[in-house]
Amino acid sequence: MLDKRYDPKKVEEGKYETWKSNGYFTAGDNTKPSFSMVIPPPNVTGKLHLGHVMDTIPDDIIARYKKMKGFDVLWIPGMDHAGIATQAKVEAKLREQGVSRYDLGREGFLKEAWKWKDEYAKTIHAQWAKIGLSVDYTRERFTLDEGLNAAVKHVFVTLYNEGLIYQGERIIHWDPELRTALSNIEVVHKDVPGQFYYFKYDIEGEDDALIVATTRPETMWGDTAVFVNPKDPRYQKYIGKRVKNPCNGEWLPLMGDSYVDMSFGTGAMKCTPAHDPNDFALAKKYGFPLIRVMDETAHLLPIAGEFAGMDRYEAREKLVEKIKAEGHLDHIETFVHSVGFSERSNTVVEPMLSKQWFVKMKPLADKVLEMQQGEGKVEFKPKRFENVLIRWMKNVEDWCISRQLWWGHRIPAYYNKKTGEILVSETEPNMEEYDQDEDVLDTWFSSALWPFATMGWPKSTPDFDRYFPTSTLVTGYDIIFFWVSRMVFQSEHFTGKAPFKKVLIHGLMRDEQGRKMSKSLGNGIDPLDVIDRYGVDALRYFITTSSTPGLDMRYSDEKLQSSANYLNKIWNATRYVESVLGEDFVPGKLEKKDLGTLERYILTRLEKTIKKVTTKMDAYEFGAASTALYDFVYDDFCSYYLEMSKVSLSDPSKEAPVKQTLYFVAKSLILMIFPYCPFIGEELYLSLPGHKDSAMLESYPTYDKNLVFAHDEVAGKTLEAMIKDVRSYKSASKMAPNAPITICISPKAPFKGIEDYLKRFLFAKEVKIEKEAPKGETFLYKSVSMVLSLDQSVEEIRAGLMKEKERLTFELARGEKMLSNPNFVAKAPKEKLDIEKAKFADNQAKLREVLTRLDSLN
RNA sequence: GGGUGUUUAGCUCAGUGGGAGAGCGCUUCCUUCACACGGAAGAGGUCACUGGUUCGAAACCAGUAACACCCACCA
Repeated sequence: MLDKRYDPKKVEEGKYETWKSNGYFTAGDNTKPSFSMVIPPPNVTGKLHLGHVMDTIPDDIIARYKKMKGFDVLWIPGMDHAGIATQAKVEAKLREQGVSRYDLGREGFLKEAWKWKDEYAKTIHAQWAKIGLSVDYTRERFTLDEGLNAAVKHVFVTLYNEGLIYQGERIIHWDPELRTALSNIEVVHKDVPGQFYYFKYDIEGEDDALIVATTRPETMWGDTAVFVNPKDPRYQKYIGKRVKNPCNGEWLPLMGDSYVDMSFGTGAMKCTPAHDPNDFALAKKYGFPLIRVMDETAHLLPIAGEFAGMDRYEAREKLVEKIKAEGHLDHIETFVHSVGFSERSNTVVEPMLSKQWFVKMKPLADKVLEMQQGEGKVEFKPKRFENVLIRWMKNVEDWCISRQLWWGHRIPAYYNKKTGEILVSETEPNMEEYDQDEDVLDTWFSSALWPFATMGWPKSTPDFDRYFPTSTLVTGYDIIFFWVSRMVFQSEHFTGKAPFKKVLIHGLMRDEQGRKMSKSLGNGIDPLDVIDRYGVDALRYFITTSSTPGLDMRYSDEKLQSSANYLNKIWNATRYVESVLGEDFVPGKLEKKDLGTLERYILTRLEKTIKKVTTKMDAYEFGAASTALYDFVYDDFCSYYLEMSKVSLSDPSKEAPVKQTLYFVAKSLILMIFPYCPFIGEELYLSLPGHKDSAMLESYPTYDKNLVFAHDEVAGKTLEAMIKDVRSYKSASKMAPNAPITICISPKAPFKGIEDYLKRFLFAKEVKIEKEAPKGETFLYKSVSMVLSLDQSVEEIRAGLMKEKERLTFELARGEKMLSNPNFVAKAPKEKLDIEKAKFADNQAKLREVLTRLDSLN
């Protein structure tokens, strides 16, 4: 017997270990159709947060559902080495011990990083177990394992040989704290208040000075020219003269170029080719030298003279002071401008000239765009996110893939020690003759290969043949650019196929006030805390059911509580069923002929629910699926059938079919909730008689039209309505709920034996079934009426009937309006027309009944 | 500058061409043997606004407003 209360902690204990050790998570049954997914690999940077939970719980629900639907489900788990993020964490840890990565050297540092990885992998495993992920551990991978490394090398070398990877000197985003290059999308732009410095540049041979505005005084040593728009009447006359750089007194050419926006600042712009991408482009055009001013830590180089060695901000401040002292500062304006921050270190990135490796994106992106036009396209849910991908692919820039880090896949490029000649190769050359490139690859370079490299690619393996492409990917909209887009183009290029057929995009979890969760706000929520308070099943239920795909959701204690309450409801309903079934119950077949009206009613409702839930599950609409089940559980089962069954069971002749029905319904709903809430689902399933070893071995309930009884459904609904009407009536008339009444049903009861139910639930002294009902408070249903005898005066009865007449008249007017509209009759679908016609006829009959009764009062 | 999303009950959100829904909160009543983490009965809404399409619009289209997000630019 189950306990009186659902205790999540007790229920969760031990189940995961049992599933895992029994091999329920392991794929490989070739007799079944395959269904495959890969986990979005969490970073080995720390504990799981709600973001991972949001990625993986829908995955798990899909995996468990598909398994119960008869698929051979492969769900590959794994983790991401997360290059920059992890290296930053390991460095921070070392720093606490007073050690820098340079003290340890490459080898020593990597040893530390692997230790870190092993430690956090343990934590992540424990958390996967905690939230119940049914992943296939026999196939677990890591983005930095040998197989992935081989795949990465193969991809790099192939793209290089195809001319799609190249080395180039360009302006890139530089993180001066982590001392590495970044790709465009690793830079987060934020609007911040800043200063706009207006400096006076003396003009050669003129008394006049040119005012040039800049936000970056500290780069002025790298200036090679000053530009104005050639159409600018203010400055036209000076073009071709020289102006004096107030930072070091050097003469710079004043040039005209239409790039300059006359309305911005003073309309005069300094050109710093090595520290600004636009200036770099101008420098290329005019053949200016590229003068670097800062080193890799954003400290000034010797070119800055007395300022050399200063940090960029200190230098800015000191330089402005100096220029001001020399009388060349015009004024300073404060304004808000957009500044790029490193996604990982949150320091201001420095646009810097640097030699890096790039992926030539245009040809790869074009192929993706072409693929999305055809049959093999990736289908997004919600659809609109496909446009996010397409727009990005259309405007994509070359991808800077080299990182000046140690933790990652080292670039398979080798330089001949003598000749300097480059060799790009999957196999290592004689290292006495060669030096390997020091850099590693962007972490997303390996993540991009995840769906196929985890299956053994580039080797042709049985797993790859059977499970690739994967069926579905679940991820957040915030990493479409980072991950989804890159998987798509790499997969298209190397396998000729999209890596997954569908992508289910979810939103982000926000805090209860609707704010983004962030470290700086300290409003992050630890999933383990939530699990501790409400249980993991409530968390799983909340996360997948109280949001719409693609939209952000708010964390809500209230909703977690109500999820837990729902599970408690199912728990107690099951408990009731078991108490009814008793020890010696044996599950049997439901025999149509034995089933009473109410059994047929609840089975009909159940089958309709199964149909709806299945449709919604297949469409990955978990909110809608769960609502359908929820309504069934509360309204049809617990509030109605379960209560009615108490009456039925007092009749020994009904006992057997009622028990079979209760068992069948309870088992079905437990199996339907199971993919969402596997812990309580398993506990309840195992507490039922005649169970298998696990709910994981069961099939998902399937719609059975032999258990749909339209007529009995109507009869059951009529009884339900009768009870509700009388209760409402009593409440509205200030009668006690248990006030005794007499009920008369005419001309014919909706089903045999209805008296017992009415007596029990309405406190009726007597229920009469007669051709002609007496005068009294009247309720009308389809082909039957119910009259309460309440010792009412004629006036009261008349008032009740008048109210009903008024209502019916209104209804008839509505129907009349519709049905007499020739356009409606001609254009509305036939079903709708039939419904309205039937309703109209029904209301007419009811009105006649009311009028007859009113007549008889006189 | 370009794009996307949101706007529905006091709050948080579902719904999506055919009579406005849920959870929580609120009112009244109920410890009756599955559950007080409960039950019963209620109150509460010009579905942001303006036009249009349609027999019929909360839903489709166009526009407006507010809020949020993404991308690009910013000397």
